[in-house]
Amino acid sequence: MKRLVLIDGSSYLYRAFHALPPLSNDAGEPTGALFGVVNMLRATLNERPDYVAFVVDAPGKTFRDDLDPNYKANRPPMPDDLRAQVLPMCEIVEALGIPILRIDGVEADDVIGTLARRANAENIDVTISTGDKDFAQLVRAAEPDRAGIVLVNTMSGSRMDSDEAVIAKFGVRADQVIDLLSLMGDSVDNIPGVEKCGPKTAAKWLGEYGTLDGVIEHASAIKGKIGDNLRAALPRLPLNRQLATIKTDVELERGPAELALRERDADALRGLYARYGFKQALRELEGASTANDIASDRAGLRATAAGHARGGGAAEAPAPELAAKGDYEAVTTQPQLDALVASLQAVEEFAFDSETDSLDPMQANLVGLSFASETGRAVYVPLGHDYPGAPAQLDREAVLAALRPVFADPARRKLGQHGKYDLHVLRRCGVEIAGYADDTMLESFVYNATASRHDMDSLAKRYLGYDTIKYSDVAGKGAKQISFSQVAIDDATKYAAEDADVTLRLHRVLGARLAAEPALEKVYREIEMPLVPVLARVEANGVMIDGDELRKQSQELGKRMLDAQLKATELAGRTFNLDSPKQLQALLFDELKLPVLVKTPTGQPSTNEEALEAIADQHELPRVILDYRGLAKLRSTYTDKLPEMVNPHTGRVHTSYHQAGAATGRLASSDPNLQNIPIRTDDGRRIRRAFVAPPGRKLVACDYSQIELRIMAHLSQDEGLVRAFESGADVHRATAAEVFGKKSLDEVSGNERRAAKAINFGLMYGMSAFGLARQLGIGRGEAQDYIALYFSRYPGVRDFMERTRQDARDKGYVETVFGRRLYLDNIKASNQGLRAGAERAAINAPMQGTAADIIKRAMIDIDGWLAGHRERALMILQVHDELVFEVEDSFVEELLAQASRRMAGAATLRVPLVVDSGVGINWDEAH
DNA sequence: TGACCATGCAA
DNA sequence: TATTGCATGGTCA
Repeated sequence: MKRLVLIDGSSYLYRAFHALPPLSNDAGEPTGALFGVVNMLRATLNERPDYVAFVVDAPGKTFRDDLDPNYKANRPPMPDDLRAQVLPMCEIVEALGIPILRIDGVEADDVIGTLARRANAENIDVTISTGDKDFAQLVRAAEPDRAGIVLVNTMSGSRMDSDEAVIAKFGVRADQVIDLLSLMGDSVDNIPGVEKCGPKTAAKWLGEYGTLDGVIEHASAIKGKIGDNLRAALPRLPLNRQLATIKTDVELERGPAELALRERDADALRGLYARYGFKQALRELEGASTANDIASDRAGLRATAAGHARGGGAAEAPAPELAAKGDYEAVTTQPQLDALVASLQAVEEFAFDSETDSLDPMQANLVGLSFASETGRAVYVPLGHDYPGAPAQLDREAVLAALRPVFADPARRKLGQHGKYDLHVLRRCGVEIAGYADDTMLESFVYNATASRHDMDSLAKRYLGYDTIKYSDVAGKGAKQISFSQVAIDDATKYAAEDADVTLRLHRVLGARLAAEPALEKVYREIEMPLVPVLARVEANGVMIDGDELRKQSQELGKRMLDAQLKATELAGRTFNLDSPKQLQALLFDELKLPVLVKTPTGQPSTNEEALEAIADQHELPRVILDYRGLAKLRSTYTDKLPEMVNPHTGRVHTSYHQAGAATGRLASSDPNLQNIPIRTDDGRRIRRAFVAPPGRKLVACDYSQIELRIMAHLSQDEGLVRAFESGADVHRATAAEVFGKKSLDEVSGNERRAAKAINFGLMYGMSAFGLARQLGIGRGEAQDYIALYFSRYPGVRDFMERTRQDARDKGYVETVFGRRLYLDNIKASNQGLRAGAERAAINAPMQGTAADIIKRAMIDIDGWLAGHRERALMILQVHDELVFEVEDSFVEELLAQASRRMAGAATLRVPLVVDSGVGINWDEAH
């Protein structure tokens, strides 16, 4: 299939001018923008397009000026330094043999749009090279035998080649981009949009209503200030749509097929490059024309790229050197690759690391791989560096094919740092890893969960006394951060090879330390390491979400929020931001003079739920705020956000589990957190109905009943508590009967059971009489009596608590049933608050941590069994004491039996482990 | 833009 | 003066 590249010349010239330093040649002529454009053009031509055009704006009015006299009215005149570079640029473009298009009365955008559509219709693949995001409206995914339209921005390295890519960038499909731009407006072109409506808001509205017309139709339903802004902007929006639409039907003299690349004029180019001081381009010209010095040519390109990718670096001056601290080398030739593979096959273990362009392992693209098998030496294999002028790299597929047997060989031990990430990335490239044997993050976590963070930079500092190159050193940070694929290969090599090297060196230290602590070694070897591939699978499986259902709920919640808001405004007598605790505090406590009964940790009057409940009998407003808060929480955190988290490749939501997240050994979940999906209220519960099974499948949820209390019974060996669990009775009711002296469970009142439950839970968190009193809304003395009574009935529990505190003081740590250790740095602190906090943590950690160990063991066991049934059942969620599976209908019974049995058998305690389960077409039903 | 605070969701 | 987490919107430097 033929390919056409359309270059948005004006856009590049402006952007290069502003992105690059004000360089000049020996004669003092400005060259910065020129330099950027020339590099971009060379990179473009290196890809040998069949047709190409360099499109620039012509002077004069266009149809947009007629539509809106203010269009582009506030655009400043072109700076002189930039104007001076326009002519030389055109000369260079001409000399390169690229056709220049400049059509009177037609903007470059419309020329490009027209050519793109025509070429696409003629089944020519189109690449639009521009820095202007508006072109996303033209993107069209290629299909087999069907040309597509791709948008690339070589300055930022971004690429949009499908609706998914457009969604990732803008949150809307390509066909919604015009509507998005219409809502946002464009300050550069002086198009006023909806005030305060940025890309997020616009995308949200379009997600709800589909099109601009849909948004206009529902404008009255949008609440708040932003809704007013929208309504104010309504008359303007149709005009914005016309302005934002790139025309695709302009009359042109030349069609796509008449844009063939001409022979370049080497003599003219040589003169121009020399005049403007483009030494590397000049060298490339000479090198290619004589074709006898490939190596130096490549070196030249690399130096150019380094200067370019860093943006601020002087054009031809080398970038400031990153200090390479070991013998680090880039692998870019076949002989080097052969040597690497041979060396990996010759060793028993090696460290590896992957570099990518995203933190999300379910979306990241592989940019390079690094390896180290002896300390102080490492190599980096760049695979996807695609900045302008990037040197030739080995073919990605060929490299992966060569490495696949090494990764798949379980006898060759692989080491990593947070290897679960790399497992995902490589799996998505078709490389499965067997023999993932050690992970320095987990070694550190098991060795001492609280001594340091477990990222590589912290570990290197702590255990090696070594300062690593930081990611921000090579890629920048904040808004200016570039993708790793844009990092110069020399810099990338130092950074990436160091990662592998440091991983190996850390393992030498941490592996030895763990080996000296057999109990910890066991936790690491038998629980944490085997769990890595299990978690990777759970994450990759993901969960199916009914996005339409959630969007429907969002709309409904929005309506109810609006009602609450109106009522609140009425009650307050003025408008205020219901989301602002500060404004609310001023209103309630200063203006309405309601009493301050609760304060925040910083001493401010609190407006939290407890505080509002306490004053709800004195004024109607607190109740309305509480209602509003409940709705707003559900909408902002769940119903609005979850649909946005659907992975465009898989159509499912993939959380990340942090294995070294919680010091107690629990997992933590993020992006999104699927461990805090509401369940306690009816409105909240509805959200769980949007976690669904596909047709022909069911969700199965299995959860441990009272696991932490059972662990407390086991650890304390308290006869009464053990008996309660052995009898199979409702443990809170049994506790109430004991504490309140009832002869039979039937005599326990609801209130007594509630009190007993509060005591049971409170004890596990190290709660005091004060806390219990507050929880139950009773006097402190009464609470103290309950606790005393409890301890007299369950003396084993009291002894266990005291023993645990003493243990913590003596040893400085507490441990779980399986030997996981938690150090408590503050247990001997002189600060009484810190010490009390450490004591509470000491009491809680063995129970929470043992529960975490148990469910981890169950997950490993169940995953092993599921290996033979991957088509029929998937483990998809873990929520501390619960596992959720997605199961084929015909396999539900089998899975229920196996999962329950394996969970219950994951530990043998003094009391039985009981597993409850449920089945349904959604998570609510299954629970 | 980043950091912090207040708030609230889960086990 | 109740454990462990994560995400939100507001606010401020």
